[in-house]
Formats: sequence, structure tokens, C-alpha cells
Amino acid sequence: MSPSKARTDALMAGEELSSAAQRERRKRIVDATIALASKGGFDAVQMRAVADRADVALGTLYRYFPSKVHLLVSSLAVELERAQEKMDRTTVPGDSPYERVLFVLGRITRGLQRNPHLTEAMTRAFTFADASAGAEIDKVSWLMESMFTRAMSDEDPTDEQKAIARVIGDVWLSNLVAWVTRRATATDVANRLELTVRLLLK
Amino acid sequence: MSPSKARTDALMAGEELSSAAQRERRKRIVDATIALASKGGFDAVQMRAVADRADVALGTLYRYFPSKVHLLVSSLAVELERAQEKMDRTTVPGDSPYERVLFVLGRITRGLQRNPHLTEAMTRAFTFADASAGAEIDKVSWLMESMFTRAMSDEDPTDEQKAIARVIGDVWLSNLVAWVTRRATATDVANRLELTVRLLLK
DNA sequence: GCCGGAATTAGAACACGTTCTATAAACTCC
DNA sequence: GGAGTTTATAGAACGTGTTCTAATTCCGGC
Repeated sequence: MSPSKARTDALMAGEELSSAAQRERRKRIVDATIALASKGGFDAVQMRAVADRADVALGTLYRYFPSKVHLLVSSLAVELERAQEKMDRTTVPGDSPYERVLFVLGRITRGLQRNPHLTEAMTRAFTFADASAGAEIDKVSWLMESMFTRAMSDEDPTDEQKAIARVIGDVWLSNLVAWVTRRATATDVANRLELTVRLLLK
Repeated sequence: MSPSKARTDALMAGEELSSAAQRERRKRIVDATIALASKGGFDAVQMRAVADRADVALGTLYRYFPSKVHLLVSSLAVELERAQEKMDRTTVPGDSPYERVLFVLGRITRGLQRNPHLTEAMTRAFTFADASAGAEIDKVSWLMESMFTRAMSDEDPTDEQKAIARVIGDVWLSNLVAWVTRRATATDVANRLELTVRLLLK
């Protein structure tokens, strides 16, 4: 509500940062987060360590991201955007929604599994997030949903398609978490996703 | 591995507690946890507060439950068992798996929504749990799965039915979390569950 | 160039999960 | 019923997320 609070919101949203210096600080913070998470997962993303590595004061880190969860979920959004861009430069093979969704799903899943610690850090933050991180969560949810609806068809998605995309996203995340916590193997995950998509799209 | 560790595992599993005094202590701890969670959610379940309310020393609490997450997930298992028992005493109406699953789902969901803080505490603990709580997580997953397979048919479930139950469980949990974090209304949740079950079972 | 408010910094301080220590009480087995 | 072991207790101590404070630097308007 106060002016400074409004400014903070802008910083969090990652847009309209007043100066180039601020955009750079923000980038350094996210980069530091991803680096630390890649090395040691959720526990290794310690706020003092992030601040050190990004060369900002602890207070500044908190001005940009009001909590560790915000920080990690924002980083997840950044990673998903990268994955989306990469996907946009690929032609998705398959002539049914079933095949195309499965292709996208498999590719992103394998991509995340290539960096287990980072995936652990981001998925745990995502599922642990409380109401205060609603905006960041919504952004990630939207990215996931649109990732799958795009694979289904080139047109604007119908409500049913959106719903299916959401269900796929739920199952996907849950299986990713199961994999991250070693309760499911990569094969389990692939099988369950295949089955889910088949049930929903065939 | 050590003898005392083996004993601790027994305490965690909640079975074969050597003495009545220990069974009572364990019950007091779970009761205290549920009471505190009901009042103020995840954040209100503070280990010192639980120990105080259960009239045990902090060290004793940690001997019974090695972390806050173990404690809350175990409490979730207790709650689900209660719900299951209640369900067993009911005749589930509906003559298709679709109808019966939807009935069970609606009932449990409304039950949990009647106690939002408790639900928030338990679902957040469940989704935040790491590998060390694998056993507790598996127990809860199994309870959820069997809840839904039972609603589908009286027979032993097929692999496909188990898979469907798991998908429903994933979507259910995800929507519960969305509701808990105020990103979805009770109506949203009901609609999405209806749609999911319809897609999977109709 | 200079002023005033905003942003940044270094670091102390605080909260809560978790671990550790020393002592006391409760069991077990002879 | 006593020695030895396990379990419970009170409370200090520690780590890390978060908040607070005081001093400094940066930046936009004059």
C-alpha cells in the first residue's frame, strides 16, 4: 500500500525495474539461487549464501524477494520460461494431442531430471508456498498449463483442454516430487505420465 | 541400525510401543498437534508448544517424531484413518465407479474443508516432506489410494484402477493445496474434481 | 552541483526447528 | 530389591530464515 511497498511489488514481479543496476542485481540474485540450488538443493539455498554470491546485502535480497519461497518459485518461473522458449524453437512431432503432449512432457521431465538438486529445490518451494506467494505460484501454474495446451493444438484452447492441461500439470508435479524424494524412479514417472495422458486424451 | 534407533523406529510407526505410558504419550502428542494445527495451521504447530501441551519434554517429542514434518504427516495418517473408518460404516451410494468415487471425494473434501487450518498444516507438511519421511508419506499415499479404489469396486483393484486412483489422489491433493492457499474456491475444487473423475471414469 | 528521499550496506537481533548435555526417573533382569 | 540400561526431563546451545537499525550511497528534481 505504501509507496515503498508498491515499489517492492514491482521488484518482485521482475518488470519495470527502475534502473539497469536493479535489473542486474535481480539477475545476479536469481543466478546465484540457481547455482546454489543446482549444487545442493533446497537446503543449500541459504539466504546469506545467496546474498554473498550475488554480491548484495541480505536486506537487499529481502527487498527483491520477500522470502526464500518467493525466490525459488520465481527462479522456477525463469527456468520454465527458458524451457518454453526452447520448445517454441522446436517442432513438436506427433499427429494427435496424445502424442504431442507426451513428447513435451517427456522432454521437460528429462530436462529437469538432468539437474536433480535444482528440481528438488524448486518443486519443494513450489509445493510449500503459502498464500503470500500466490502471484508467483499463479505465474508458474499458468506457464505449465499453457505449455500443455499449446502441445494439444495450435488454436485457442477450449475450457476442457485447459482442464485437461491442469490435471496433467498436477500429476506431473506430484510425480516429479515423488521422484525427487526417491519414492519413484524415472521409469515410474514416465509410465505414470504416459498412463495419465492416455486416460485423458485417448 | 543401533538398538535405540530400532526402538525409535517402532515409536514412529506407532505400533508395538513397549508400555501403555508410551502409547499415551504418543497419543497426547498427536492430539496436541491436531489441536494446535486446528487453531493456527502449520505455523502454530511449534515444537515447543506441542511438547508443552502434550506435557512431554522437547527431547521426548523428538524421540517419538524426528521432525515437525514427520509429526504432521503422521497426524494426517491418523486423520485419514478416522475418515476411512467413518466411510466404512457408510454405504456409498451410486451405481457406477464414477458416482461412487465422486461421493467419497466430495465427502472427504468437505470434511477437511470444515477445518481449514488443520488441512493447511497437514497438506503443507505432506507436500514439503523430504526423503527422510518416506515411510510416513507412503502410508498416507496408500491410504488415499485405497480410499478411492474401494469406492470403485468391492473386488481387488486392477492395476489400471490403482493408477486411476493415484491420479485422482494427485489432483485431489493439488486442489486441496490450491484451496488452502486461497488460489481456488471450494466450488472450483468441486468442479475440477468432478471433471477429473469424469474424464478418468466415464 | 546540491538536497531530500529512496535504495543499499553491514551487521546485530530475533524466532523457531533441531541438537546436545546433565540429571532424574522408570524399566529389566538377576 | 539393587545394578545397569533405557527413557524422560529441563534447559542451554546452535543454525538458518527473517526482521531491524544505523550509517552510507544513489538518484531525480531544482
